[in-house]
Amino acid sequence: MNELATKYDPSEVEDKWYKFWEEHNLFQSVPDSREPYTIVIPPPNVTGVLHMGHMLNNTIQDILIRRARLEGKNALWVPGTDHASIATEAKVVNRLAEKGIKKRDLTREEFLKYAWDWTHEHGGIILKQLRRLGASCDWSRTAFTMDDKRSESVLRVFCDLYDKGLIYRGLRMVNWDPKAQTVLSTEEVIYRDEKSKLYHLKYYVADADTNPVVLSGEEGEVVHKDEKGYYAIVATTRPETIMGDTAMCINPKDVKNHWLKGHKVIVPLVGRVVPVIEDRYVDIEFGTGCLKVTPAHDVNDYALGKTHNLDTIDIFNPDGTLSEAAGLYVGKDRMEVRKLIAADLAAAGLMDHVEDYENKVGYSERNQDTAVEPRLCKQWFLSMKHFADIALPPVLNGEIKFYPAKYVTTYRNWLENIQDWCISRQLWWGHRIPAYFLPTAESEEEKYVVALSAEEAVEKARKIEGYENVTAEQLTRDEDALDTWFSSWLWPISLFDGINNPGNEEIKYYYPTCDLVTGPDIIFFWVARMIMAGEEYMHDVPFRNVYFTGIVRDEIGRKMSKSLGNSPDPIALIDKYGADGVRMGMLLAAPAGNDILFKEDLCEQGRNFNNKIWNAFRLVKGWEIADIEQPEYAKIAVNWFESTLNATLAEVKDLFGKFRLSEALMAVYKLFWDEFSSWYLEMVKPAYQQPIDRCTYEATLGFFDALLRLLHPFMPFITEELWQHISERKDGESIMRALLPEAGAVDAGVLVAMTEAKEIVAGVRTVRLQKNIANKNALTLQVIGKMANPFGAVISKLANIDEIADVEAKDATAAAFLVGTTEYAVPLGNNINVEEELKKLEADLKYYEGFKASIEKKLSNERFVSKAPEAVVAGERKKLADAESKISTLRDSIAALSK
RNA sequence: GGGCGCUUAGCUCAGCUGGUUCAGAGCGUCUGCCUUACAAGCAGAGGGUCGGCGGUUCGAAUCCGUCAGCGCCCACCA
Repeated sequence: MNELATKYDPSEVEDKWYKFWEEHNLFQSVPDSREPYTIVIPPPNVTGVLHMGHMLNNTIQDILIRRARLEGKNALWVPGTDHASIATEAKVVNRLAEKGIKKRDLTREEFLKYAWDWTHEHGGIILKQLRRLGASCDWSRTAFTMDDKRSESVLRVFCDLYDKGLIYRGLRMVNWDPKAQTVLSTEEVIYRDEKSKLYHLKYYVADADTNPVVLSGEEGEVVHKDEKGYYAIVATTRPETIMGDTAMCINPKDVKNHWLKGHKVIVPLVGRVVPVIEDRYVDIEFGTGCLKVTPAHDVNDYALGKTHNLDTIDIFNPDGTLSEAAGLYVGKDRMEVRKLIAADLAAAGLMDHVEDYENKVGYSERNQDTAVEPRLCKQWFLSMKHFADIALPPVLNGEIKFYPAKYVTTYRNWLENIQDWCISRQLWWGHRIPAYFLPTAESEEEKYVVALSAEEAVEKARKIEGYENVTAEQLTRDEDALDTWFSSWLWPISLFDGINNPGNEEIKYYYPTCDLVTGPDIIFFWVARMIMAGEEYMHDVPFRNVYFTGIVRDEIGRKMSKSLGNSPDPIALIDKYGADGVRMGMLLAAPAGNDILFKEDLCEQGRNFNNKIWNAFRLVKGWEIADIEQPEYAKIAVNWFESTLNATLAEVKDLFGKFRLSEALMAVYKLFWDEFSSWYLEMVKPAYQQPIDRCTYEATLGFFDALLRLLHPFMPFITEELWQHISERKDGESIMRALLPEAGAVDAGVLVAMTEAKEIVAGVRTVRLQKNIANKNALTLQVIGKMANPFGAVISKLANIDEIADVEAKDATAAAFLVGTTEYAVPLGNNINVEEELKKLEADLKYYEGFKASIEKKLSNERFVSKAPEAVVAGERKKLADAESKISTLRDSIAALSK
């Protein structure tokens, strides 16, 4: 193996092993007698490309799945993609626009053909990219939320929930995205603080001329009057909606506006006369306490409109332009109209004043530049009360665990205040709603049936009175599609066909899945709803643990985004550092739930670690083996490392159980780098050009093998590469099929003694460094008193000590150091600087005296001695004794040197 | 406006139910080394009154209160 390069080159091995794994079907799983371990991938958008968030998320999933495999479980990671209804449709619309084609000029079928073409062309790129990362998904199971099985599942569920009375159709105030021209669920609206203006408009009292305002004369009334008459001032951030005003509202308890009671006011510019209504909803303190009421375009106003029986005037077209009903500014965009009308109002003297204002504006989660418009329309809803009831208990009682646990509160708050889910979307790309409308007269209320197929719809329709002879042609299927999440909430079930074929072998075996790894941003969209669907259709949770990853940010804490250009290309990173290096880089800074501040040098650290492993392997494989006796130091080393390895195996297992993966990686990293490479290998390493004994060599290879298996989940490629080199492997044999080493016994005494031995070695090395003594010059180590450490052989080798001598007093010319309560000394001949040495000793003495004083103070405190547990008091006494012993040693040294 | 969380070394973080794994880790920094596995490295070192104040306690990074700063989620005040 000496011909191996001094630097590890991932590019040469990663592709090779990925192909190998695939060819040998090592990612595939079929039900068998082993314990299943299942993860379903959070399906990325079918036309998406890999970003750093995916890298983090999928690295974690792959670590979990590979670890489970090595634990002997039947591990299955199911991949797939999401049709991402609104996002994908937007992309297709844009692409068509580039070709000069408008969506509305196409039929549904034509549009869908484009969409499918686009999907086939650009779809699944992300799944290919995941392979570069080393993701060990069972690709033979790759699913798509809009493939046949998943589509059928969605329709079945829709019909079922409709039959159960949980899906209903109704006229509601919904969130409308004027760009995508579809409704959104409340979860899809994100609110942002925005600097805007608060316009104060004059609403003149209408009946002032004929029926002059009678001032009540109440104390505190605020009356506005100018040459044109009396007026109220209404504050609004949305002057463009005044064309939809059908009332003005005051609080009945608002004294300053009592004079307006019972009057009518004129909507400025529009000229419409509307009543002044009274409702306690109005905040007396806000603005002037006068609220314009626009029932068609504001949720609260809608509620007011209902209570007070007001007209509803919808002044917007679906695309956000003003409709005919507005009467003014028809055809112009709402945002433009805001500016125009503000100017016109001012010009007409109808603007009292304008002030700067900060308020929250809702934006579409998908089109973040488009303000959502509240709009009244008829949509399909899923009644959520029932689902909240079934989804809350498993999380509260710990059947499902969240990591970190703080999200349990978030989850509960949401479920306890849940609103019905608007599931219909005015989109074509998606699962078309299986509702069929019956022919009705214009004035009649709509009639429909919900059915899995057109044939079934006809059957159902014919059972309705008056429709006994209805034909398929007379039925019109709803044009709308379902919210994307209405398909992804079934993912853990539909992947195993558990909706269409309940109780099949696969769903029985793989469900519930084990761990879910996802971002907290979709806890409501997806996680909560999967739990709902799981409880509803499987009467069981969909997963046992949810690991919420953080958001990947750049080094100064900004969210990575395309527009900021601060997101590295994951594939370029893999090219540069290797997949193993990048995986490690991702994980190093990613404690569960914490945002990760990604810096490229973390990948560099990962790459360096690869290199370290690689070179350790070169060393071991370069040794010549001989049948000679095992030296004492090697016996000690092997014995010690076995305990160290066992301790780490247990630690790592514990950390995995808590999903503390970065800490697990760090434990393995330190085990390999510090304990194995820096200590163990240096201990057993034969002298230059000398052979190693067979016994030590084999133990070392065994350790290496164990370390590789322990490392494999984190760095699959390099571990496979080296594992294959450790010994002759049978055809098709892979580290993926190996098992993790079992954690054996830990000899605590050995660990403690070695820790001490290491300190002694470090002590000698420090002396060497300070006195500038090269390592090749052997030294004598004096032990004042008696050498108690059993690992003298190791100390001698690592510190290049040719004699360890027990002495009563050290040489006057020795440099000394303390380990524990024992003093060690290295005689230096005339190499010593007495002054310097004294200074050091004095400083030590001062420290220990201070230390001793503080303990004495503690022990002289009667209440401490009487109230603290005995063990603690005993501990303090021991500390005191040790300190005293050290002090006396130091005093002796100082005295000796001062002579 | 509610709810949750955070503040520990230059950076990123760990420190569970208060006391020998309590002041830690990784990276960075500094010093000395091109020592034949590795300079993508080796050896060694320095670095924090645990955000401020107050309280409980024999004892507080850890528990309580309060203030300050930061972050996230939820909410219909125009």
